Amino acid sequence: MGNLIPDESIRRTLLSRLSEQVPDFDFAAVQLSAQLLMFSQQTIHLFENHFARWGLSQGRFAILMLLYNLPENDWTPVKLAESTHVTKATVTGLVNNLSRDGYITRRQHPGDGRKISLRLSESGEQFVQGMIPQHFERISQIYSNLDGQQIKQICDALALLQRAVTPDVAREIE
Amino acid sequence: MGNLIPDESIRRTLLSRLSEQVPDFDFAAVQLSAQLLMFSQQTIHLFENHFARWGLSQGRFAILMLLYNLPENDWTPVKLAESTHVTKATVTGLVNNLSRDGYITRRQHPGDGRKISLRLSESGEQFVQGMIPQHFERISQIYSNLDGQQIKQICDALALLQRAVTPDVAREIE
DNA sequence: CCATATTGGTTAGCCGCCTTACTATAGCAA
DNA sequence: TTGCTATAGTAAGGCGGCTAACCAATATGG
Repeated sequence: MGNLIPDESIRRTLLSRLSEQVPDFDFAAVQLSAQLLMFSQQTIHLFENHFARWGLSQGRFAILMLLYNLPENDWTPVKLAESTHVTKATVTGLVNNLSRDGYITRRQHPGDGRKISLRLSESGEQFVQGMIPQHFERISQIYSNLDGQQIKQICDALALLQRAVTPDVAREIE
Repeated sequence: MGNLIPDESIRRTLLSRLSEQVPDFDFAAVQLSAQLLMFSQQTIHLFENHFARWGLSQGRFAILMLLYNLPENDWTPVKLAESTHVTKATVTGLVNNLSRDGYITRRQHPGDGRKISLRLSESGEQFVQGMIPQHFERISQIYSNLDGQQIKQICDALALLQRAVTPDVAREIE
């Protein structure tokens, strides 16, 4: 629910005060950034709420999906961390909770004593099998009001933004 | 850095496996949702990195801005929570850290023993004063590659999305 | 063959978000 | 006035991110 960005009215007052202090204040850019932040938070919340239906988070879901759909990959914590772009410490935490909940199991990796082999348990498999159709149905529903042309329009806008911002992101992260 | 969404190649394999299992799998919608999630996370990371320059988070920044620019508001934790759309417990945490860092002070509210009056300290004021111009300059810079027409295009796309999704969001949160 | 470096995984601890439960003060109504 | 209710704030504890530090096991190279 929380997005940390004040409402329109406060925001307007804030911006007008700020524009007095900052000489070359770029209204359009600042407005845009607030829009984007709010939108992004909204999107993430949407998915969080969506996943909460099944007691999942994005991270839990990602791991379950990988284990379920690509079981031939012989998943280890490090592989999961690379595939999901989080640190291995974070994976440890997610795996702890998922195994506490009985969805996955840790086994010694045959052949490399350092590695841990992760697999879905019986109940984990059933759980994923049960949720997948609902999950994708709901996802489709969320965007079902958009036709192909509109989706293209949105993708174009995202691409435009990404192109425009990317160099700065790179500089930012440096 | 982490976004929890696997790379293109894994994602493609995943989606093709899934489309076999889910009868009426809506590729476009699922692709769009992944795009949106990634984009949103990227945006939020961009701002997190931006704020990290000054040891700030979105929440810390929001509170400092409100205290600095609207001091006449006689801020209390509850007011801040309402204005920033987070819980009052979260505000307690942020305020704890901000006051530990010497940026803000808590005082008893004269006239209502339940309330706490929050103000910027001397050093907090100086700090904000120093960062504001840099902050807005950088924000402007990030989006400086976009012209007015492009910004409009993006805003239109966001609005389109918001209109399309809103009813579902409402249903989702219910 | 052994010493060193690299890799895999966990732990500990911080942050910011949440919910739930609690205390203290204020307000209101009988 | 007294006693219930509503409001303000904090505390405790969970989650999922992170970094830094650590141990164990493997790889490597002299």
